[in-house]
Amino acid sequence: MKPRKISDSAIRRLSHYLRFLEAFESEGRETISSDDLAERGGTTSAQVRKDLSHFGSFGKRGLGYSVPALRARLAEILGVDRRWNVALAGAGKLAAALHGYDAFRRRGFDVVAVYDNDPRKIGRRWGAITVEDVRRLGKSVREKQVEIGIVVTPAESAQEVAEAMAAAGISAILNFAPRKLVLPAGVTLQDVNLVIELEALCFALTHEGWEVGR
Amino acid sequence: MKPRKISDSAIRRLSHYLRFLEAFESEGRETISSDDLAERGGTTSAQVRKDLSHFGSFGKRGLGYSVPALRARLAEILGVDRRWNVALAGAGKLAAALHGYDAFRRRGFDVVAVYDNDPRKIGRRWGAITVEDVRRLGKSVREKQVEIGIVVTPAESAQEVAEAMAAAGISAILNFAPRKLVLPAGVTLQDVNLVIELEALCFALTHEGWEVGR
DNA sequence: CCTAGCTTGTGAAAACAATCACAAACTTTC
DNA sequence: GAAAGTTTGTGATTGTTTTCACAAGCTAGG
Repeated sequence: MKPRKISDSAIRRLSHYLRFLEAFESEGRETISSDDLAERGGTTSAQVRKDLSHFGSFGKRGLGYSVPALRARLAEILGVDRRWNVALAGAGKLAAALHGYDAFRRRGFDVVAVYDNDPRKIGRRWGAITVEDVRRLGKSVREKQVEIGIVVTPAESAQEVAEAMAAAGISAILNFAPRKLVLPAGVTLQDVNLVIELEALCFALTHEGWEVGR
Repeated sequence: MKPRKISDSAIRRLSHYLRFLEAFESEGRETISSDDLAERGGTTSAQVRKDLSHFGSFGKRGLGYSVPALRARLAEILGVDRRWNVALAGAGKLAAALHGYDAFRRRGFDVVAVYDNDPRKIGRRWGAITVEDVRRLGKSVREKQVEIGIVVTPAESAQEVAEAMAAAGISAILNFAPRKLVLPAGVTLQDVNLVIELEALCFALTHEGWEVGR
């Protein structure tokens, strides 16, 4: 459990493993080998074992891993053995989709606030929450103890609103706006750029002969 | 222009460069150095030049790159110098958000069809298009010459609907369902898993001491 | 036309990530 | 309880991506 370093892709694989383990657990399976886990996730057993070895040894040689134990440990490692308060900045269609996205709630992510700058949207009820004026963001984030921010504003407002989030003490931001955000060190940023995803597909369509690595 | 191989991350960087170049072009800038491009994109100038070198040499030593020429060439390389027909499988909130997502249209992606299996949704108008029965997918895809499919169904239906898309001749699929899709060789798949994005953020929040590599 | 100043394109080196391969440790079978 | 069969955990190896560093090529200014 020594190295304090891990690749982004390894973390994403852990996330996958957790999902598979939950499925196996609900099927009542007791143990699982790295091989089985790998097959489900499209990797190799060595990869699975390397990924897990970053955090300790959880398996039994000759037997494999205890499904419930590894599931619990992985949830703990990923930090999803608790619930998280999430705020959406931007009350557009994408925000509405994320607000209603059941997979978030099931995984422990509760949308507790939505902000916008459009007077026609402010005050609207979204289920149990009310769309708030983005100028109240700082105060509201502190009141509601928001820990994760999701930026779903147009590109123009993204930087400003992300800064407000960071200033309010949010240190993890998921950004859907197609813009490079510059944030203070200590704030973790993940970008989801849907246009880039489509363009990567186009590249593959356009360059049939090319091999696109990993 | 020899090597027929490129990494996924390089393609994504090209996509970024294209966005920056468009911004620079609309500012009326004539030329740009790899250094300036890199700064905007958070990489290094060497990386920019390596990425571009996969496809030829477009710069002038001592001067840099012509902004309009490189923009045009990059659009061509990525395959976005034309428009693409896109279909959505699943008529939920996420689909609605993507259907209304202006950045797609601006970048040349036209949503020309939406499919669902819910009789209450089938027949509804979504702007200029009508939600169709997913059983008509094969026929409709061919009629409308759909080239890219986006899967926004619940996890249970994702595999089935993706197979139908592949069978109808679609060879590029963007999958939002949290499920590993198995598709025939020749079909390019990109996954967007929003839960994994949030979990990666949680990991960072939970493991402050850890360095998460790239 | 020559020199000074940039900036590209690219081999070579370094860093990083995935895979291999095998000893060690456990289970099962007889 | 010994032998055969599994499966882990990990050092060593291989492969890939990023960074370095510099010659070559261009511009500009006298």
